[in-house]
Amino acid sequence: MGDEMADENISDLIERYLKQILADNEQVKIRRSEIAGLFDVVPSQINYVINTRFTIQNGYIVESKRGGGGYIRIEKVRLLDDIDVLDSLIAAIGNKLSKRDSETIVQTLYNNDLINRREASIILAAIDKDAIDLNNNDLTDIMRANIMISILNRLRYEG
Amino acid sequence: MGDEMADENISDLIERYLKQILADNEQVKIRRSEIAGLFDVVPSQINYVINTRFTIQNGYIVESKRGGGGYIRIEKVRLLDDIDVLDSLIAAIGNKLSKRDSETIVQTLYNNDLINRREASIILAAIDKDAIDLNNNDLTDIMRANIMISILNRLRYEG
DNA sequence: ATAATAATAGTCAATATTAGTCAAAGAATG
DNA sequence: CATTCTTTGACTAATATTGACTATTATTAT
Repeated sequence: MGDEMADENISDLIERYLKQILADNEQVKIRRSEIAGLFDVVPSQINYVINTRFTIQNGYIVESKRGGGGYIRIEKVRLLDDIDVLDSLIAAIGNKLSKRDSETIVQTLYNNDLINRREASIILAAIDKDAIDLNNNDLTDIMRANIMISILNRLRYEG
Repeated sequence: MGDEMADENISDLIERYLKQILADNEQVKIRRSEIAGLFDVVPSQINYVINTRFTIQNGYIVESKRGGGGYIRIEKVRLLDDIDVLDSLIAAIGNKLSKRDSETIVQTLYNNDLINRREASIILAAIDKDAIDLNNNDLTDIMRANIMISILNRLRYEG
């Protein structure tokens, strides 16, 4: 049928709808069930759209609240230019991260002017061995990796 | 539907109303049933708002009196110096720390100029639910407490 | 003074109102 | 066919709202 790219699935439509709003606004705040109703899908499909299309890699951060007056808010953030450092660090971490490697990473961040001394100190405190100790070396390394990745993802954008 | 977000829940509205008064005054003294009537909610919702949004961790102390002429007074507390803020926050954490309380603590650090916005968001990334998830809510809260205490202790001598 | 009553605020559990997770089924793609 | 992406829905989790019952203090009556 037709000419253009007429065959979008519903998730693509929802994505387009939200990004249209975000073209004019820094953020969009929705009620999940409302959007689901608008496109006649189950509410959890909104989560699917958000998880697959509004990630931090794409420059969006998402926060939400449940209960009465609950919402989902999608916010556009300005990604930094030299994000490849972060990408490669995250890729290098993988599943587990030793204390020694974590210190190397913090040093790399500092050398690349992605963090200052004080921020480095805060990060090191967050992954301190005693803080995240789990009586299990493997688990501790997994926890350290998770925390470090979460922080690295935060460093993708400014503000 | 973009930036403009009108749909807060009533508890948020009540919170905002009270904090608006507290912006100009050291304290606010209310009659519970009056505020409840103003927002058309049951009186006990005022307690809910106070218990969830005006805790000591957030820098408020609340006292009240029952009987004729009874009242609830919310007072902004001014902590003496940085070390006191950190000490009292650490003391308040104890063993476990919920996501909500952790956000309050970070807000308090920011309000007291102990951290800036960027440091706040790094800390929040470090204790993010997904990062420290352990498939066990209690364990997650313990982990969050440990990390937060480690960071607070670091801030003590980090100046 | 003491007791009864009125006028407050507090507690707690039930219910309501949202959003999140996860895995299975279905559809599209190569 | 195999694989990946989309759609669905049952179950879970978090937060807000409500109301019945309790506790405390002040006021009034005896």
